[in-house]
Amino acid sequence: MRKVTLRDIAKEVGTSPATVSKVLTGRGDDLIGKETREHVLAVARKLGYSPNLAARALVTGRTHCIALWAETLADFHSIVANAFMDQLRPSQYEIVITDVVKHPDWHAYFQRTPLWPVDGIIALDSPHSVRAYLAASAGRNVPVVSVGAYYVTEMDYVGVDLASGLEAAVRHLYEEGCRRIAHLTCPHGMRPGDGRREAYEATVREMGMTPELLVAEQSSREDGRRTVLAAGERGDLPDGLVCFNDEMAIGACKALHEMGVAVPDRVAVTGCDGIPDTEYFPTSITTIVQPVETLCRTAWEFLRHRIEHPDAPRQAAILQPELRVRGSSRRRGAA
Amino acid sequence: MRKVTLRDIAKEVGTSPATVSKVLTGRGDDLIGKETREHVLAVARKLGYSPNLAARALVTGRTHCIALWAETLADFHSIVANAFMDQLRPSQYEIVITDVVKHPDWHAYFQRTPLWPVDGIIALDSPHSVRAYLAASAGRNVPVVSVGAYYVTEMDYVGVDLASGLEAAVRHLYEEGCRRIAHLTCPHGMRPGDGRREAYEATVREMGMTPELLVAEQSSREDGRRTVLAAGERGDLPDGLVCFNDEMAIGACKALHEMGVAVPDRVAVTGCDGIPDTEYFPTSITTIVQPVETLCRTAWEFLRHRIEHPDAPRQAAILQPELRVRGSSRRRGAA
DNA sequence: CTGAAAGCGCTAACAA
DNA sequence: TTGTTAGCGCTTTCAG
Repeated sequence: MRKVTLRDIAKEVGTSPATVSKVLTGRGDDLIGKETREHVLAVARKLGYSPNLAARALVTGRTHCIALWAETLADFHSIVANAFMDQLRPSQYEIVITDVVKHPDWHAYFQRTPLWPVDGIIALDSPHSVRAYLAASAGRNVPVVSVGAYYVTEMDYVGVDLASGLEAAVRHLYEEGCRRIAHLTCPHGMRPGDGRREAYEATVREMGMTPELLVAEQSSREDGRRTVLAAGERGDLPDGLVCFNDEMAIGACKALHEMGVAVPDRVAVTGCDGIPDTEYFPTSITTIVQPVETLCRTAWEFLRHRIEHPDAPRQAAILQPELRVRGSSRRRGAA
Repeated sequence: MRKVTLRDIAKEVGTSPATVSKVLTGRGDDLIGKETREHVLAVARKLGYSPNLAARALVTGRTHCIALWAETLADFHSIVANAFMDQLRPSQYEIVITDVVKHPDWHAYFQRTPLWPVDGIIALDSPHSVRAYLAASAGRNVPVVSVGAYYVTEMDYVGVDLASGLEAAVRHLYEEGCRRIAHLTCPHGMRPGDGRREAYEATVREMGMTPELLVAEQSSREDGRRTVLAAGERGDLPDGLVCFNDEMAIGACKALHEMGVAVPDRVAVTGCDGIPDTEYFPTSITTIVQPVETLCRTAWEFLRHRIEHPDAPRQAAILQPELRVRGSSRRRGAA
């Protein structure tokens, strides 16, 4: 049972493939006879025809696929991926998810592994891949929108200004009475130029305190938990803890709970990203909520526009996150 | 700056496209002269060549794309998607994520929307889409592996026997002293034939108790929370709560905490799926852990095999989940 | 309004 | 060892 092609339909209808194509793509709604059109449509349905998109892509140069690049789909990124799917659903585009960075030798990645041809790329928190791609793809022409807390400004981008969120978190903890505010982070956050850590350090200094970094091995819950446990065992806990992300904040809260340390009274905690988990803990966790829906909507608008107007001027947006104060840092007032 | 093609390379090297193709696909490693080969390789690199996969797919009939079908990428499904990506990473395949079911008129979906051509499909908890697809694609030939708690047995499948997990959960709660064990579920779980609910009912009856269903509007945390709050306000709480999934269990715990009801002493709670969140609550949540890694590995093995051997006999596996007892249901012994 | 012809970029026989 | 030819399934001028 071979796949049904345009030619099969044409043969059965007694017309040419060209005509069938025009009918089926709708490009001939006003220049193909009503009778022929309906006949074609009927036969197409009867035969269960569906077009070979690879063939179509070959001639049109459009695949109607959009790639979402991310390092992983875990945690916060899965939320973004979901929102992105919501954005694309009404469109004619499909989503190809590619995990770029994790590839062991991603420097050579784009030269070796031929990625699936897409009409556009949304690169989520993966500036390195984007740069590598740009360098490797001099001749290619696929538009990229760089998106997230880590973005690239050499192209269209939708950034999230987490630095301002971190600053707000530090100020908030200060107002709640914290006088020794530490930052629980990971090697990633320690890299030079990391907006979160730098904003933390700057704000803390500005307020007359000394930056204090707790650096875990990675940024998972377990890493956060272990690092805070270790600090507790050293008898060296701060009274405020601004975390790199929600995962680490959750781990930190777990550790504090295990040690019998009161949250927020002894140690106040804030997370970052706004994953739903933070809301559902018995002591809900204060966090910096990323504007995911706006992010995805804007990115998709930019990308759409860029696909249609390759030479349009650069599109850029910086989105502000929102500090959502909850139980893990609120010392006065209602629970 | 046009895209570089095989012909460009051939021209520059002074050979034919066929030869270049052979070199670049490695299909000529032993039948192309070393000199030519190296020359081709050098020029390809210099020109920044990367193949047009649509063209290749058109002639080979292989796209090297695998589709992951899911209703959503939220919660548990994002974990599976991640594991699936881990499986495919070493392979040459890319992942196309398609959210099939949510499409408003998915009955007609497969006839209208031409899905991207893939070499195989992994359908996660989406039996309806699979059936619709099979019905609509009589002539097509793309292998599908049905996967998850809701699977289809007319094809290759890797199922997870959540029913046995639910049974274990009920027995466990009974052993912990619960004598009025309710099931917190959603309309989805109420559909006839739903393994979880049926296993719950059967086990409860078998143990001499009466099934008691708390049906929320959907299966989210908030739905779980609201439903349990309502039950509490009616003064009608059971002493054991077996939940449809972890999301609802988390919501339930939240509600109980808000009402000042002790977990597990007054109400013991179990979830289902094994999402990491359950572990990190101050009172960690007992759950039925799905064997995600095995699931993905097996599914990928099946699919690979099917792609290479379309006529191989049906491949099928039923995986057992594991009840992981934690704080939310353990009344005796250590925390 | 419809069909013939050309070709998208690549691979796979088959010849040379 | 290499080149020639044909064609994957589709769209797109351009004639009719």
